[in-house]
Amino acid sequence: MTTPAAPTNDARERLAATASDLFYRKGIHSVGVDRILSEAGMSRATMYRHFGGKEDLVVAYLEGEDRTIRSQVAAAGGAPDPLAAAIHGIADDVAHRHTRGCPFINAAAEYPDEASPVRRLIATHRAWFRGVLTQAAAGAGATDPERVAAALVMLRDAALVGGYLDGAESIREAFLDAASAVTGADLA
Amino acid sequence: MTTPAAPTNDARERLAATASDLFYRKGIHSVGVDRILSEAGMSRATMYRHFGGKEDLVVAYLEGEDRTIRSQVAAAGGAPDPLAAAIHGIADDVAHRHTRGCPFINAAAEYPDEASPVRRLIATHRAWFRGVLTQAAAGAGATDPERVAAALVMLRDAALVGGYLDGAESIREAFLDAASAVTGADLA
DNA sequence: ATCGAGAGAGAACGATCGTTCTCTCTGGCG
DNA sequence: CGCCAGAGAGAACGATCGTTCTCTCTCGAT
Repeated sequence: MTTPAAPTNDARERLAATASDLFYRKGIHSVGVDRILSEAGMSRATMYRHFGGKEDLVVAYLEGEDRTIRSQVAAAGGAPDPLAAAIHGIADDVAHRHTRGCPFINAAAEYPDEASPVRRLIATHRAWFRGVLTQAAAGAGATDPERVAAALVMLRDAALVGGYLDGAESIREAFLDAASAVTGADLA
Repeated sequence: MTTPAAPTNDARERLAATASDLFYRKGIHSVGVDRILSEAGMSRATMYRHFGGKEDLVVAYLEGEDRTIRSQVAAAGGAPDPLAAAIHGIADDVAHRHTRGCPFINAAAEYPDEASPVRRLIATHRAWFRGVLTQAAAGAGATDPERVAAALVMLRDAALVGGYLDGAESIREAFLDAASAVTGADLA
């Protein structure tokens, strides 16, 4: 077979990576396609060959975040105490990776229409995440797993927002404190 | 003295009210000045006579939110149990008023530069709010008021985000649960 | 060797962005 | 009465938005 004219997959991935980085760092409506293209070093037509438009780029950005988190959760699922692993994973994520807040929460702030593809994707992601935490809490022997999961979803949202607006270092302790209280576990 | 040619205060307030409503409901970068003006029923020059530009309108929007919350807090300060009053006030706010999330958190998602006037205003507001909660916790006899306040700030952020993205009714119980656990109080 | 499909570059599109300019009208004051 | 400072309306500005079009070049196939 050999690649026909050019693999293009390289261009697509580079485009998605550049767009994702800009969307997260600068916000979605704030960055124009011109900037994405110049930063990715490619031309307009190339982008419109791979994506239907800017919104598809936004969806790809959030799908990428979703994929990353799912793989992290899958990795944590193998730990001896999945719930504790998830909580420490969130704390590390806030401190090192998501220092500009939660990509989904930030995107939702810019997309008020809950019927839009972006908001649907966010809703799906959140429902999945809540489900995973419910299972983990049940596995840890919680008497009311859904209640624990609901509290942890709240605390994760708060940790990401607080880490962004108040500083990651000031939120870590409060987050781990509250998470211990909710799960009954002792989290260093 | 009597008003010179026209009070104009009416125009200014109507403009600020219209802009605030649109910014909150639709997001900031999504609404153009044309829409604000047409919805407020006035002309461009009138706006630029009262505000230096769109960003001043954004600042006025957040200042208005700040003022509203401060007066609500002042009112709650007179209650027999200020801390409990604040918590119930937050729960009601999420359920009835701020169903599109927290204006400050949403605005911060669109303003990555922490040196910008918008972000400075947000930081000031959050610092003030944290201080008020610390005082309230101390007044309620908490052994570690700052820790209680930090937890409540987190829970308020989470309640507003969760109320927006997951529905106000599904977040109320979790919020009151967690708040009781943190404060040690029994919040119906 | 010739062709055609696919990928890329860049000019150009209309629409809208935030902002400025020009003009008219009103109302208090000499 | 004449006047002018202030408020408002609306046309127009350049810049940028997201999108489409046209052209070139490179490939594999015939």
